[in-house]
Amino acid sequence: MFKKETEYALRGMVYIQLQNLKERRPGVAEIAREIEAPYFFTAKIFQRLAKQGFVKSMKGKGGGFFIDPEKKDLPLKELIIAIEGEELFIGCGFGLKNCDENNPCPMHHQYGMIRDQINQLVAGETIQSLARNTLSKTLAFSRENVDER
Amino acid sequence: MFKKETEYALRGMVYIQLQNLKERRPGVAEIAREIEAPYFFTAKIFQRLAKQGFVKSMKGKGGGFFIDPEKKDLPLKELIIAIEGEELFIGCGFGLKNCDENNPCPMHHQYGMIRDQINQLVAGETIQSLARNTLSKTLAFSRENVDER
DNA sequence: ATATTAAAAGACCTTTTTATCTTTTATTAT
DNA sequence: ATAATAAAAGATAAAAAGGTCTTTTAATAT
Ligand code: FES
Ligand code: FES
Repeated sequence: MFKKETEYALRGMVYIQLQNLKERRPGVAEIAREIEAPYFFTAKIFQRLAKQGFVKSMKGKGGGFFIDPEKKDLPLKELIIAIEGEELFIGCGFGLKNCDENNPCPMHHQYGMIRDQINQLVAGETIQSLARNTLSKTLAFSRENVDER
Repeated sequence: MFKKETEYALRGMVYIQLQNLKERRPGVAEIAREIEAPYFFTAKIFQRLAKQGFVKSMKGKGGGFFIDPEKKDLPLKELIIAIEGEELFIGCGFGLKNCDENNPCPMHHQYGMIRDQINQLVAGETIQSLARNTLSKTLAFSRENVDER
């Protein structure tokens, strides 16, 4: 579905968000290790995401990546479009130059429904919501927090 | 969503099916022109599909491609898997090595629903059903949109 | 038979994606 | 200050996707 770069970015951003919640700023080495992505490729990806403002970074000792806590939740869609464009969210499944309601391809109806659902997922979910999701699952198994839910 | 090769194959197969219904056997030149795909790339793709048995061909004067009318409808899924594998139909949207119900990624639930719908589309629709679809409505086929020419 | 037609085969090329490595710059702890 | 640390920058490269071209083989019309 997504490019490798997008997958690494998604996993890495969620990992950074999770660590930030623990008052930690993971570096490239840690991120790459945890999301099981190649070190240098991960470095390059987050370098770009930093330049684009999706993540902040600090150099030097104790440095690493963090997500601006002031900023509101980041929808997956914004991140994905920045990496691989919006073709997946607007394009025709049959490969026509553009999906046109008035000139539909033979799978327009069914594919349109799938595309709508994809749009709903990436517009509705955010890096933060995925992090919270991960956290709640973890909490369900953790010994410290058996009581609530 | 799909690779270019898959898109060309889908469009080409539907075009062949449509022409076969008119008792015609289109050649590579005609197919490539009609689906607006590069000639030699189209040639290579259908050469491979012929070898794999998805389409039959005749060399020489009056030759071209045709779909065995004896064979039952060909589900898109079979064709797509032959070209680009089944990752799209079984893989994890977050990029985990495999989608595991017991070890779900943070988008497992929502992505799973999308993947299910994709599977439903490609298992339910066939080259023949898309061709019939094109015939019944006045659907777009070429990559051009009629109103913009 | 021969000329013509059209697919098969396979070598070749270009671009994009994925990945690696080295050097430079910024930050911090000491 | 200086040593240690970690990201930024940018060059390089392997692999996959996308595309092109030439030669060979098969079929048919004449
Ligand atoms: S025209 Fe193909 S999906 Fe809309
Ligand atoms: S584990 Fe990611 S989609 Fe199922």
